Amino acid sequence: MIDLAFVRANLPVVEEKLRSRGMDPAVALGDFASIDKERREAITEVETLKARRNKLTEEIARLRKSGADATAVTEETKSLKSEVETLEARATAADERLKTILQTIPNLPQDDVPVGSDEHGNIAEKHWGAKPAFDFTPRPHWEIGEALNILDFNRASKISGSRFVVHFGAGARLERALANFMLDLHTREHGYTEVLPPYMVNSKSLFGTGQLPKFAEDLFHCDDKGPYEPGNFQDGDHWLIPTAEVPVTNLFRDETIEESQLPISFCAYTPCFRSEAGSYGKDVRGMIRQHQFQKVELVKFVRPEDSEREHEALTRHAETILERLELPYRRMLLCTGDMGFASSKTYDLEVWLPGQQLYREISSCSNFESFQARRANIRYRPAGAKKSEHLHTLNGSGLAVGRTYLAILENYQQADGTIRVPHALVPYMNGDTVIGKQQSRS
RNA sequence: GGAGAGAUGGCAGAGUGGUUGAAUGUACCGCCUUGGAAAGGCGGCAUACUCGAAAGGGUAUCCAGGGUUCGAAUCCCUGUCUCUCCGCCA
Repeated sequence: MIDLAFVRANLPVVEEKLRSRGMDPAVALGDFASIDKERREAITEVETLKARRNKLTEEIARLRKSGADATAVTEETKSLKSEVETLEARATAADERLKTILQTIPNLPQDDVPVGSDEHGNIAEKHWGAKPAFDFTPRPHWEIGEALNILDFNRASKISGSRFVVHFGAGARLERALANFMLDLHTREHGYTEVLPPYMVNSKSLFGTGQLPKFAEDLFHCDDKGPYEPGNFQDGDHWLIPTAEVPVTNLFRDETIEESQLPISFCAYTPCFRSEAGSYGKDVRGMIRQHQFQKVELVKFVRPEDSEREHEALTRHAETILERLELPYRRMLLCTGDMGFASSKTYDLEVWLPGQQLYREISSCSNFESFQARRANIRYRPAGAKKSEHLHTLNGSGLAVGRTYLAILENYQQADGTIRVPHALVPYMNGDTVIGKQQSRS
């Protein structure tokens, strides 16, 4: 959520930033200025009336205590009641309207984010690694995986439906090896603390990180308590997490952290569940787009003045995984039109997939500045300061394990159909250097 | 799933309808005292919104949401969470 006071004081800037995101400020902001004014006027009126009421009730208490008759004052207070209720309803309505506007406005892009309408406006900031050369035609991962009997899409769809996969044998171990490798690297060399959070969260958490109320249709909701109503935080509801960002960022919801504790760096390996509503017919083959995939997520809580530097560092931590695995990639600076709702600046890391002859996103590293901290009410107290402030949150995939898996299949495939194990992964594969054909299941 | 108890400021813990935003203790900050410290003494110490140039007001907040009442931390209803016991269970 962006800051109400900031919008009020910088309306032209906000409009310009929204326009750069491809939004119509008139639609997004509505009649912000007049609603804001109306809200404040209504609040002033209600509070004046309430102040009067409070004075009268005090008067009643005094009169009663001294044994005097308080009937007249009691009657006046009674008559105030409906007036207060009417005005209060107006103030609440205006407040709700303003809240709705603020909650549905995306974060404002940083000044160095390129303006663009879609992914074509993204800028490749760097390329790393040489694309592997093959003396045969490299195949896509689904063909490789099925031929080796390590991936089974048909049985997955039988037991669960479309967009699922089953791993077998050395293939299942490869997934586990990747997760362990990533967690070890981030905890031992990059200073992250490993977290194992719940895989289900409540609505408040999803509001905190920005998935709700706007993106409910992308999530799996587990409770049969009727449809989700924006603004209605049903207590006790459960949603499957779409990313570990949600539980981990919300660890500090409604908390104030001492400045000396910052920065706080967490990494978490979790499954991620996404409904993929609206992506029918897209990436239907292979394990690019699944309802469930595993991911190692990096999350940081930092001082505002450190967030840009920390964003670069976090992105480097994700890149390091790709480099240790010797997977060619490029870093994309996302343009205004391609950034996520809560982000002020995002780098996507895209890995080269020779089987498909294209780059695919394998990590997304974002600086949310105070956007999530404001929604989730996460604060820190600057040393010596009286008032606490919202801190900055960041996160990035480090990496999406499923996509790393398929990148290895495609980049490390050999003419005989087997997979060479990247050097960094050999210790995590019981010393095996090759993944060969597994026992047939059919 | 059944039965019961509870949720108050950083922490502990009073408060069962009326100057209670909330006693008291403790922690924390400042000052006094000291060669320095401890102990002791004095003072300060929630958040959000809103009015105001500021000083300083006002409103709301005692888990959350409703209700009763002139007035609710206190009474009633619903929900959430925590604890105890029983059942079930990895």
